[in-house]
Amino acid sequence: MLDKTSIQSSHNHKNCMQHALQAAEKVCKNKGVRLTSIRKRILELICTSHKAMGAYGLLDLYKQEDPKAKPVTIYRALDFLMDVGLVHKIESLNAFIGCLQSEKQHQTAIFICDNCKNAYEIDASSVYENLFTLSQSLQFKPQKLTIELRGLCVNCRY
Amino acid sequence: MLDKTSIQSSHNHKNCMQHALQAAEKVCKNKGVRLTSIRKRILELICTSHKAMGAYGLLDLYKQEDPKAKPVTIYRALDFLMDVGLVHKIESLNAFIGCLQSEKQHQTAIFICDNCKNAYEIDASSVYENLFTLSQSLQFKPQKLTIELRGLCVNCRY
DNA sequence: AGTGATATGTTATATTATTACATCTATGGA
DNA sequence: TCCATAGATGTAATAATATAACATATCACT
Repeated sequence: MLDKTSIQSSHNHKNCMQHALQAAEKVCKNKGVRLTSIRKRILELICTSHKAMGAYGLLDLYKQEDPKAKPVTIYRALDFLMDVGLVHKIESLNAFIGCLQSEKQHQTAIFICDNCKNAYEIDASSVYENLFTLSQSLQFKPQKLTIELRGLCVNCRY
Repeated sequence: MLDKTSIQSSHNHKNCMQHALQAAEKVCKNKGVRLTSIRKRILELICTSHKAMGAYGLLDLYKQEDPKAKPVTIYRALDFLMDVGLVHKIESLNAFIGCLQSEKQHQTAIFICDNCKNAYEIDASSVYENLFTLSQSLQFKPQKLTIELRGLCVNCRY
C-alpha cells in the first residue's frame, strides 16, 4: 500500500518498481491470465516513474525497442493491464499510471501534482463509503468510481 | 440544487432548463463576462437534456443553425462556459453537461448512468471534506476535484 | 500434431482537441 | 464621435487520443 512516505521525492523507487512488477506476476498467475512480454514491458515502462504517461509517450519509448510497434499495440497492452488492475487510467489527463497495490482490493483516490506531474494512488476507503451511502440514497447502483485530485504535492507547493 | 426528485425521469425538465438559463444570465452579469449568442445557444443545447453531450455532437446540432460552425467554435464556447461554471466536463466520457446549480458555490459528484446516459450532479460536500482532510495529511494542496460515478440510475437498474 | 482460444501484426480510420493567424465587434476614453 | 484595444469570432490546418477490421501467429490443451 502506498503510504505517506512514498509521496516524498526521496523514496526508493527501485524497490517500489520491483515490488509492483513482482506483484504483477503474482496477480496474473492468480487470475490465470498471461503477462506476455509486450504487456510486461509496457508495465515496466509505466512503472519507471510515478509520472502519468500518455499512450503515445509509451509508444515512443516502446518503439525504441520495437520500431514496428503501433498505437494499437500499446492500447491493447493497456487494456489488458487495466482489466487486471495493474494500471489505472487518469481520466482527467488521458494518461496512465502503474498500480502499486495491485494485490489488495483497493478503493483509492488519485492525487496528481500539476507541477511535477507525479500521480499517487492513495487509499480512500472512507470516501468510497461516503459515496456508496450517497448512491444508496439516490437508488443509484455504482459500478466504477473515478476520484482524482489535481493540485500541488508537498514537494511542489512552496 | 439538484435533489433526489430531479433524477426521476418524470421531473419537469422545461422548468429545470429555464432555471439553468436564467441562472446563467445572472452569473455572467455578476462576473462581468459576456454570455454572447453563440455561448448562450451552446448552453441551451447542452441543457435540453440531462445526457452528457460530446463536443462534436453539439457541433452537429449547432451546424443546423450555423452550417459554417467549426469544432473550435464549440470548444471555445465550452471553455468559456466551464470557466464561468455553467458547464462541467465529464472526464470519463469526454463529454459535457449543463450545471444546474451555477449560482451556488458547489461541491458535487457526478452520477452517470451507463444505460440511459443521463448524468446528474449531486451535492457531495461531505465527500469533499473527507478528501480535503486526506489531502492535508499528505500535505497536498488540492485545486480541482473530479468525482464521477458510473453505474445504473434508479430508472435503469432493474 | 490438431484444434480452439488468445495474442499480435498491419492498415486504416474515428474521435477529441488545439494552434495560428486573420477579422470583426463591443466598450470605454479622448 | 472616433479611436484604441481587448475580447470574440472566422477559417484552415493539424495535433493528440483511441478504435475497427481483418489477417496471421502463438499458446495450451488434447
